[in-house]
Amino acid sequence: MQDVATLNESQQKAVECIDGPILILAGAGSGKTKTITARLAYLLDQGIPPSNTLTLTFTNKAASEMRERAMALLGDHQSYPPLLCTFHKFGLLFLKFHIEKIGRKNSFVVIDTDDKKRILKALNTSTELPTGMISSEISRYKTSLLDPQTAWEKAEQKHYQSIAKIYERYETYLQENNLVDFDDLLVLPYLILEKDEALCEEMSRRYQYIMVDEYQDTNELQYKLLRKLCHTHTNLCVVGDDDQSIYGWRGANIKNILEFHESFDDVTIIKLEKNYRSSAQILKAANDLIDHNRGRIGKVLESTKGEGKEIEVIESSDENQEASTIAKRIKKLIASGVNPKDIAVLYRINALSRSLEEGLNKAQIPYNMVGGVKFYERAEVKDVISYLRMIANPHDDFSIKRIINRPKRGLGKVTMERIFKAAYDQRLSVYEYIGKNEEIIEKEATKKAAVALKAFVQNIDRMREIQQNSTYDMIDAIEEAFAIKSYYDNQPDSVERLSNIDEFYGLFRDYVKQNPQMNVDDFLNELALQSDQDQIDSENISIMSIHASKGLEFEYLFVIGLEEGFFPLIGDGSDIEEERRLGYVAITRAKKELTLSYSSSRFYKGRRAELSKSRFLKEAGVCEGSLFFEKTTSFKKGDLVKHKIFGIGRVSEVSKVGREFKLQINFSGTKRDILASFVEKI
DNA sequence: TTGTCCCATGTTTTT
DNA sequence: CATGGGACAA
Repeated sequence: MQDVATLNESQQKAVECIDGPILILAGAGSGKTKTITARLAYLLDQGIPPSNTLTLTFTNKAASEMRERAMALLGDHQSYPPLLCTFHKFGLLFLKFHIEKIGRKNSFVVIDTDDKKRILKALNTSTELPTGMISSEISRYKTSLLDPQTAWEKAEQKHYQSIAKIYERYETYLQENNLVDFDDLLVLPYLILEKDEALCEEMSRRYQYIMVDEYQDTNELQYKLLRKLCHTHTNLCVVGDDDQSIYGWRGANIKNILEFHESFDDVTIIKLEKNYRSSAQILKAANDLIDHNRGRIGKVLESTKGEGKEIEVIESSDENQEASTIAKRIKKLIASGVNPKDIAVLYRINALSRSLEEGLNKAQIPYNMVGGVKFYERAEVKDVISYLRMIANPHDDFSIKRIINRPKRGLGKVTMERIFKAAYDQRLSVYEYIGKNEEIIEKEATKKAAVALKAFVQNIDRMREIQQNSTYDMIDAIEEAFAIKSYYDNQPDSVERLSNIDEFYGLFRDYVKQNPQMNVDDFLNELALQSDQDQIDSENISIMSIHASKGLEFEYLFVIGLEEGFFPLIGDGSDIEEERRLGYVAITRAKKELTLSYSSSRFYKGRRAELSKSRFLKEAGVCEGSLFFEKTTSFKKGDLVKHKIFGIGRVSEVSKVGREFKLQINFSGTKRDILASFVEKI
């Protein structure tokens, strides 16, 4: 516990206050992780058995970081490690032990958002409603513990009635295929605890001391689950920052943190307002910005670092200009000796990463993109995953659907439908149906297809046999038997896809080597819960969405795309206060230098949009006055450009008029003066 | 059945 | 722009 001495007064108070409910309001950069880990170490130091503690985090990455730090504090105090994981992982572990109590088998498989949408799309026969909307609506029902029947009764419009119908079919589908979605990882444990009072009591006695990180991003159901776990005590310590609640769209309920002191009796509230991360200038901008929000508990971060450098604002005429300016800056930083891993670029929406990536590539700056399309969500990787799922559970009709004709086995839409229908009518899984009805299959499919299907089923069986002896051997056998790679052989991006498949095989091999006692579905389930931050590598500069940057910090930070409409993003369901909190999160990731950037136009969804700078710049007080401004244009003499009316011409002169750039353009002999924003480079 | 072409459409954010 | 779905030919 050598670390306690380095804690400040409030941190120390937070660490040593171990009984009863505590709310730690931890501002950005206030040493939150340090405090939680110190508190965990302190608990264990007080003689509380590690197995009686439970610490819940938002990402796996945060969990492992804390685990490492807490173990380091404990030194050789090695015993059974304390349980430290995400809510969803906790739910998964719980269900592994207890899902049988609600009549389901514990060989269930966790599906991700993409799987969920596929299922919903197939189930949705009645409406034109977008799948995404149906998906989030169902999610809302589930986390509000509404069953399909009640959802239907409560529905006032027929849209919602159809959604409730789809919801019902979806739930049946999940049960029949023994699938579990992200919501189920919280809902099912709750339902089990609700039903089984004795178990609830047992769990609560086991987890005597509970800590929850990022509490501002928990939802209603997580709150209820916590109440269950606190059935026999109130040793619940929640840590969070209401100003950093950025997951409202995913059902996070900021009221959890705002009303924590009313939900429990005798709550101790501790505020951590000393910021150890950012320069005073950066902090001031963050404080000024968030001050425009109304629904907050209210706190002001106090700086402990020096003034620091002024925040820079870059203005560009378009996204390519923006990207190249940023790339130039980064190059300069690196040339001056800055470690690339201390640099990051953030954006509000993933679509902005494209132009940025191009700019970085052009400048030959290697980067590491966090998030975006996740590795295990790529089509080719999901194919392999589906094969693994089939091997783990051949009755998985959902997975077989994906791979039954991948690589091509000669089945078309019609044959597929026939087989699935026939299997359904006989109450058999597709796998069983094919296995048992070889002759019938020949009537339903072409001879070629029937042979291929038979081989497919036999190969699945063979893999299962090989797995009995050695999961490791099975990995090579899979590619040999199914030739999954062949499907992607002749495609345009085959090189990348094939290497992804190989990488996945590699990951799987490593997992099997390191966890010999685990089986295939453990591996699959762990994979589904992986989050973006889990795969950060630290050699290069990082680029990521602001959401993905939660909990991270960087010496040199760039935030791009500060334009009205993009950030704050305006659209349905968008909440200006949450946008502002997002801005606050972005700014407070910076330690030393912060550069904000906006562009007066952007190419988005196939059109070029004219944009004005974000109100957040003004609100943060960084836009007027003594600030450094750089207005640039990428147009230069000799460029070929295209105008909507005048057509193609060549730039003969570039000049500045006010804050805009004026181009003199030669359209086949006629020279015209035109503002740069009205033409496009070609 | 598979492949190709054309049209519509638009994820902000993710455990 | 870029991806996915539908229509249609081989």
